[in-house]
Amino acid sequence: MSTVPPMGGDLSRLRQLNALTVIKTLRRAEAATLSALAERTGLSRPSTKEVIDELSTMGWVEEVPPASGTMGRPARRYRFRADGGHLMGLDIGAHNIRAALADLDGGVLAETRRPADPGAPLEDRLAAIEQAAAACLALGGLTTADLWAVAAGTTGLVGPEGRVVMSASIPAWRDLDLGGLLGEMFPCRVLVENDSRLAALAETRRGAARDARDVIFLHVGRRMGTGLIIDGRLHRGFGAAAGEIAMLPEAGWEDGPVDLDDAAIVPDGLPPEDAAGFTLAAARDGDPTALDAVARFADKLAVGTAAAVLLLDPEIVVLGGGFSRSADVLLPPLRSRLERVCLRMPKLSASTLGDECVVLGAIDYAIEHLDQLFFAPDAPALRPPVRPATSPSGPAPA
Amino acid sequence: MSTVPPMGGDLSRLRQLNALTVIKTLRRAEAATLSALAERTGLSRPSTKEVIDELSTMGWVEEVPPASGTMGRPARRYRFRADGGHLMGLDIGAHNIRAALADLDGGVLAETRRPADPGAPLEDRLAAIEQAAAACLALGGLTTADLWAVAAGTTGLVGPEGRVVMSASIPAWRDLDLGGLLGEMFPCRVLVENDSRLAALAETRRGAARDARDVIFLHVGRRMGTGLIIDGRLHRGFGAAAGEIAMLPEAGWEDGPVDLDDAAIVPDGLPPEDAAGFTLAAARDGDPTALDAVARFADKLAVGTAAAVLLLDPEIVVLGGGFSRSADVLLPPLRSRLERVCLRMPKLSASTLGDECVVLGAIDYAIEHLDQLFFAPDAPALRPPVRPATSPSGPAPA
DNA sequence: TGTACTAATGATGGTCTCCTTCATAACTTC
DNA sequence: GAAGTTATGAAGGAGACCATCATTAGTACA
Repeated sequence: MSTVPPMGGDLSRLRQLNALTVIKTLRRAEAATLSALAERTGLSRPSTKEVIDELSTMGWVEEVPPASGTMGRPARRYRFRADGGHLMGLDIGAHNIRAALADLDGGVLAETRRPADPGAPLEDRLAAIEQAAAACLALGGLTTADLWAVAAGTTGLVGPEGRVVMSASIPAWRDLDLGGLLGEMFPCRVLVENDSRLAALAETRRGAARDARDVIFLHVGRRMGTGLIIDGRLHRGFGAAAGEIAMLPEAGWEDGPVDLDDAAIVPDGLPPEDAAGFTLAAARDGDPTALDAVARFADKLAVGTAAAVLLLDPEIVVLGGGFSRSADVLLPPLRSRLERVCLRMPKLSASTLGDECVVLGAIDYAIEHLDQLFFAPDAPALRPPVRPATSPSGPAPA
Repeated sequence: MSTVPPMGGDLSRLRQLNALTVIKTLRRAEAATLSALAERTGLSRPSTKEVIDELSTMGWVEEVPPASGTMGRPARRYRFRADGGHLMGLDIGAHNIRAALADLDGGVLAETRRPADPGAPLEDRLAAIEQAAAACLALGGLTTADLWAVAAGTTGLVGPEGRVVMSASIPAWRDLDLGGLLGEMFPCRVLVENDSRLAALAETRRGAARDARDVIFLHVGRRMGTGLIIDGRLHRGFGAAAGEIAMLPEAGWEDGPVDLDDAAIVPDGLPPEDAAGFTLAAARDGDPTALDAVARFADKLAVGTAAAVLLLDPEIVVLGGGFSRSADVLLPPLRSRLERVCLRMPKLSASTLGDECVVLGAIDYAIEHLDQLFFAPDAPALRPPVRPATSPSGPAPA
């Protein structure tokens, strides 16, 4: 029947595995000498040298000038060529569209932003996306042909095939083949994911939850959602519908922050999207009415969060989203409520990436996809760095 | 700093990987010929032969008589020696203690049961465990010295180190070093886990959820709990407290099946532990009062289940535990309630392993531990089948 | 009974990759 | 400028894989 996952193989397979080990080691170091690499990979010096030579001629690795001031003969130093390829992250929010250009290490080279109108027709939104991306590419001096992958995060339920099933905050985003539309815009692999999930990924890779294996990310803002990292990997679920605890009636997340919006102290003329922020600011200043509204909001927030924490027992819960600016106001009441219910209280912190969460998560997601494509043990073979073909298959396995 | 996970290595490493591939392939087949193995592993015939010879002299593999009636020269056939080692699974419940003896394939060789009194002192319970285990070993003609690993499932919260933090249904089970106590009983590796989690594992490996990667197991009975399989692996959580959704006040699981216990039709003299069963049976016969009680119970059951389903989006939800006998009564109302709330309705089925769930899960858990020890790519080296040393470290990484 | 066919076995030679060892090279220190 | 230190490069050897082919042990059929 099915074949066993390829572990061993012939001699060339061994070489491939060793090359992957060297690359993985090299990617975590700024620049490394042969001796250091040999020690860290467990290979002998001559073998390491041969692998490095092979990777250099392929173009994955380049030599950098030796470090001076050291004893003995200076060692040649090598580093991973992160500029061998480029990728783009997109954050397609209801009111804002962000694009960021990055290299293969996830370093951001350029970033742009375009406002968007939630109610605007589909064409306008797509045009804004294209503008943001084009401007970003221009800043980096690149074109779409240089992109190896594009990952987009957006609100709403994103199906396994990059199809937006529904989105409460963007009317035009409904049963839409966003992956297909972006695929026409970019001649490379396009990945589409829910924005909360990407934010969770970013916080785990480079934010408040760095190095944690089990993370719950709370997307708290005008819309609520969660993203789950389980055992170090983004959890999508069987039908890519994981993290939708907001739909649970008992949690009362569906109406969003009505408690904050409708607080008595909110001035009449204030635009509805600013109401919650006003209440949170007032609560920070100690206004009793505002504090009362925040308490009610925290009650609801705690129900869904407690459900997630009790179920998953994460190492850390990260509060992100628009309201994470007011984490100082929100976290204390949330913490005290969780402590009452949780068997083991996880760490609880505010997002450290703020508004950048989703674009950065998109970048990290694209990198994981490319890593899978090039550097996974079950990847076909190590080939020189050229843009991968746009495969007709579905999105990357998470 | 930290070294990269060992993928490649030298020539002997390649041999090791190939040997592991052969073993993995062999374990899934009853008996296989060299040609079949070579094809399935991707190795050449001569190499496969050499690996098989090595494994045979080690004792992991043995030859079986060739199949007759086939064209051409009969091929030698080989199989994994599942009887090379033995292990034991224990189910330490409030009222019952089960022990099962199994081989390395998880095949049950013998099984025993002892009644237990929830309120009895610790010594009595430990004695019952020892009796059950001894009887089971006697049935199989073995002694504790033949055991390679013992895994125990028990009610209550089991800490990362095999310590029972608390158990509502067994008063003596409180802040107890169960792992240590069992370690004195058995001169081998002892693993302790929560029973709901082990049941979830069994249903995923050999029960209703076979081959599913994301599974929620509902332990429904006089006590409620859940076990989660995420991405094919048992999810324990950072502090080994995952799956405790029963603690969520909004779900109302803490009181257990009060709706069923207190139904008006339950006769006065009935022992409390039989009340729920009586109500469920009456509901099956169409009694309106009973049906009403079941509906209320299903309401509560649905809240916690919906939270778990919305959060994880599993492929399947398995209803297990004592009440799974009445799955025909419980599943329909649960299904209709879930369908109202869930974004994507998972499959929903009753446990197929019934009372055996936990012992079988314990066996599967022990097997995973041993597989990790012997056959994982990062295991030290392939050695002949001898009982592994009792390591002083904590329980197996799940 | 004997010949044709089929499929597995066992042995040989070749290739590849890794390792160890040692002479050589380049740079710092005194 | 000599001594000390560290990296480089080349040579030789061992282990593991593969492809190939003659041989062997059965079945099928006249």
